[in-house]
Amino acid sequence: MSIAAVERDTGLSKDTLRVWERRYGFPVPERDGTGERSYPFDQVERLRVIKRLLDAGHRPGRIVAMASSDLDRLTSASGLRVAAVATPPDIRESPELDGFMAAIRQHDVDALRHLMARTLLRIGLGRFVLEVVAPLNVQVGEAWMAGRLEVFEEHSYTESVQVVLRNALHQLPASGVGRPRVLLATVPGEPHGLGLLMAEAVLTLDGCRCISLGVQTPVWDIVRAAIAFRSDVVALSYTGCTNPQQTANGLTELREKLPPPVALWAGGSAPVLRRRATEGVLVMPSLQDVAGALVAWRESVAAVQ
Amino acid sequence: MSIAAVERDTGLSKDTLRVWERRYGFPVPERDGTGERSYPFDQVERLRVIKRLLDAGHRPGRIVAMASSDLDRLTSASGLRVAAVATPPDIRESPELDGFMAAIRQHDVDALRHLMARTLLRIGLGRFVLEVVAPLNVQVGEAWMAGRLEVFEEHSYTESVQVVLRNALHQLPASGVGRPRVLLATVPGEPHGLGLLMAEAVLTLDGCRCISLGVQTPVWDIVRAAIAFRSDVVALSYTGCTNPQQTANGLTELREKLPPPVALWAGGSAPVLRRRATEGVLVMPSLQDVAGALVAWRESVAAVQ
DNA sequence: CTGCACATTTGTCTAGTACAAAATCACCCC
DNA sequence: GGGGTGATTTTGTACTAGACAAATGTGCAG
Repeated sequence: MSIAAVERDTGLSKDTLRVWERRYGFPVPERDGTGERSYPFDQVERLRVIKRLLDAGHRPGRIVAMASSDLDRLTSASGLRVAAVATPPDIRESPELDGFMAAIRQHDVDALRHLMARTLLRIGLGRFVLEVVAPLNVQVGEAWMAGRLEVFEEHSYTESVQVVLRNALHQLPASGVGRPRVLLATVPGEPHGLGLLMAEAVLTLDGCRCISLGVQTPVWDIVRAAIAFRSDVVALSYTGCTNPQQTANGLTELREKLPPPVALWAGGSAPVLRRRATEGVLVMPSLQDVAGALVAWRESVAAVQ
Repeated sequence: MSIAAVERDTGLSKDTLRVWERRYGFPVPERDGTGERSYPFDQVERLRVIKRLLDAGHRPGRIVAMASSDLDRLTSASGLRVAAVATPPDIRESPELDGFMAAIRQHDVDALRHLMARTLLRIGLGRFVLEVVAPLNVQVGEAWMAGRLEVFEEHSYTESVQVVLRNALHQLPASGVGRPRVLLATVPGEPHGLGLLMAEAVLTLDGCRCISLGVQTPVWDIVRAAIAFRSDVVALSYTGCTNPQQTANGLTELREKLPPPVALWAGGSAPVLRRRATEGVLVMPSLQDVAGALVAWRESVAAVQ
């Protein structure tokens, strides 16, 4: 695999790959006929694990040069930690989730969707998102990191969740007049739209008027959209795969350019959101916090009037 | 704007940006306190136009050093050419499309979706995809390139089309047994999923059993998915924003690794598909060709049995 | 335990060079 | 004039090696 292919697949820049080789002695790609780096499959695999651990808060100096076996130990350890933070224990152990995981593993798309649709009807959209989809995402991510799930199984799962959520959303009576008017988006560099859809579900349920721009909208265009759509709130979703520095810069820039009355909410599993706070940005570690934020927003609006 | 930000926003690699500066004298970024490149907004804007012209088949040596006014002339000229190829004239001039464009420009998401839903019901899903969505995509892309449409307006449009199409797809009776079984995906580097959804609609209408992996699935995982889902056909979608070389390499690699009985179809507006043919890959310049390909596939299967 | 100064880590930038693949051009033959 | 063939130019991406700022960690005094 060429250095460009590794960059695409792992999310580690060419510069980083070369400088790691120099500093930590890993990865050590072979060279092809023209002297260019050629990465063996297993090293790319290990790089993916390292990237994931980095996203979970580890530091390169400690883990890049580690043996694979030590990495695996770390992986299961921090996997557990992540899961514990994100999921209440009574849900994490639920046999319900095992049913979903089994359908994913058996590549039975129909069964997975039917199971989801049934669960959705039984417990309602709000609880479905918070108590099933959110913990399931964590579990799927963790299983993938531990090598117990293939990439395509994760993709297929994500697609199914999107289908189910989009369908449910479509059946909600679209009240064109709800408040606040929320603009949903992710910034360039963040390709995952599932979090956006989950947020849209929770917000719409709570009476908001949601407009989504989808993924990877440039900061400047988010600002223009917020003005054009007369949005009250701009809500952004971040997963761990984003560059922490660009995340922080993007939020600061957005806050500067956005009209002051427009609130800025940032949610998702990116660790940088929790580490660094930005003035004027409301961080929501979990979708559970959305309800509270909405109450606060509505109260503050009522107080002004 | 830093060089990294420009890379993200334009899709031109840092290496390319630096080498253009030396070779063609454009872009000419300012330098910040530490001697690092800082690109003014208008140059980034012009780079975006250049990228789009490159995707349409122009060559850097001719256009990178061009004045903005000349670029604009080229843009409208080649925009017309692209539109003419993709759309029959009787549809391109249809007043219907103007209604959609007006709704997009007025930021009236509800009106756009209602108009789409109504048109969909009137002419049916198949004609809606082929005769409305496809030419509308071209028109939106062209309007954006010519500066008549904002990025966020394009994003909002794309989101609306997805909502409408996904909803229509969901209402199709999912026949779990249709043939061929088609696996839909895009390779890493191709972030646009709309083409996939349009293909899924056309294929499902024609009795196929579709499973989508969504965007940016690594080649190796597409192969494993095709085996796991026992797919008869793998269908990939490419837009102009992909790197031509990686597109060609990816297709060759996929064809090598895929079991020979599995057909490989590639569609979309990427020019490289038309320029270079790959052995064992069926290229479909337009969604109109899908029906013919399906007939051929079914005949060949019937002949073998 | 907190706050502050200092040291280390780490990603990204810089410069200039090199080269292979692709596109284009020049040429010749039919 | 059309069409293949080899030479030439174009073009993106790879390489090395060095530098530095921001983030992070450490030690120490209060």
